[in-house]
Amino acid sequence: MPVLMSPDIANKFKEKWLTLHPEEPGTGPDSVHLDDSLTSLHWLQNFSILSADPERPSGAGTGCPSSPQHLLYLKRLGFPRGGTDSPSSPPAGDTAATGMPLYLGSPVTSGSDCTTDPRLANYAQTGSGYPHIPVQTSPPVEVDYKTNPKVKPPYSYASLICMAMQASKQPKVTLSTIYNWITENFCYYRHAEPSWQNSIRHNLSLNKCFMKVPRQKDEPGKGGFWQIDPQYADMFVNGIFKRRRMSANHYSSSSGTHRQSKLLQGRETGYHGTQNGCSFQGGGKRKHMSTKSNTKALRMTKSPLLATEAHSADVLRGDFDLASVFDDVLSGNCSNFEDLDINTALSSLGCEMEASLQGRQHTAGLGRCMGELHIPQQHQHQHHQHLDQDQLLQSHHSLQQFEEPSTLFPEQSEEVVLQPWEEIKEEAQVIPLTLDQGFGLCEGFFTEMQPWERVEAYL
DNA sequence: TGATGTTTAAGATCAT
DNA sequence: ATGATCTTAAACATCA
Repeated sequence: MPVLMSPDIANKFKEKWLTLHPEEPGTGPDSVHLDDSLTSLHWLQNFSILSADPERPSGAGTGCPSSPQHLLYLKRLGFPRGGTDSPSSPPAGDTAATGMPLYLGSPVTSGSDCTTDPRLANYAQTGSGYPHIPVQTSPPVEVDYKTNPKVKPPYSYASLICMAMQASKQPKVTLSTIYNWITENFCYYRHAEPSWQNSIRHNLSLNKCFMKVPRQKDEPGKGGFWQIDPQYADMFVNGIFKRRRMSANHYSSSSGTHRQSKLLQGRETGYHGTQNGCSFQGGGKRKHMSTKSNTKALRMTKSPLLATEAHSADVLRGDFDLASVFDDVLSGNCSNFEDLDINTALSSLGCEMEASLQGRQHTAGLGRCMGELHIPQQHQHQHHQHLDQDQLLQSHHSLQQFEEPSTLFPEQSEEVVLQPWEEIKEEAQVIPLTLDQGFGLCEGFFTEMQPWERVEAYL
């Protein structure tokens, strides 16, 4: 599934792009200007989500789209997060997580000159017309979680569970399956104290996004199965897969009526805990969801700078607010650098977008996540609500086809189809979408999917 | 007996 | 400061 997971593909992309857009300023090998960081594709080669481990097969061939070899841990200067590499401090006795440098990789930059080194151009004028958007202040660094036992993956337990569920390709998984997948794919947990397994169980029990499926009487084995609760699978879609605190506007939107009722119901019980937007529950799955405004998301839409910081921080911790991404994408409040964040976040969730070069391509990831839908723009909104299963499967198939680099540039295709980002961008221009509408657009699409597909689309 | 599952509590971090 | 979110720890129950 990953598209730009390897330097090879990135190079191919670069070559293709240079072929198709020789006039593109800043993309030429000889061009040197302050905006190099935003227009050159050098970063793309550095931005390889694929693990540097040469012994492992490529992700595209493994059939495991969420394999952590695709998972990149980005850490940038200027976006610290509490001095830790994970949302929560590691156990005191966990020596594996103490004193570990966050920059484990060798920085690879497009140039050493301060005038061309994007890391030194903190606030460059972007090529997309959004001034003073901070650009890369530190090179992205790859951390191979599969082999590196010293860095705790920045993914919440709920995310890990989802990944394991998705990777299993089964509609339901056992606890041991989750354990195994995590230990196999995250070396950290192979060496960590087994208390993390308690946390996994804790998450499964209290996070109502997860549903226990009792084992049939004739099924041998111990314990039950776990799956994503279909009721809350779409909550992974509405931008709260990993984001705290949904917007009150979101809840008040028409598309969120049903969910709002659930949330209000949960609020009555008054339990304190939620995870990833899905309420923790106790005593038969207690429910609670904050209706507090997600002012963070709002801020992100107001301030590209803040948005960048927030995106970065969330990516670092494995958090990914699809809503914010949608908002940024649709509003155009993305710098190329922010696309990097989006790329990273999407990559961690298995959604890929090709190189983000200019503003119109900000929606590429959206198109990719939405399964490469080619829907007439004037009917997109209505259409997405009537997607049948076949369409979705076809979309999913199209999504998978993007593993092949050739599909990145279907220049040999006789039918020239409008690129999805162009369609969406056009619609966004003609009919400005509010954040809620963006949610609705996405929600409508995904709620038509089978629960498992909905989750899979994000993992 | 160990794995699994539930529940409670507390600490850390972040947003408001 | 406060509340929300997330992690961690622990006690306890159930079951194969």
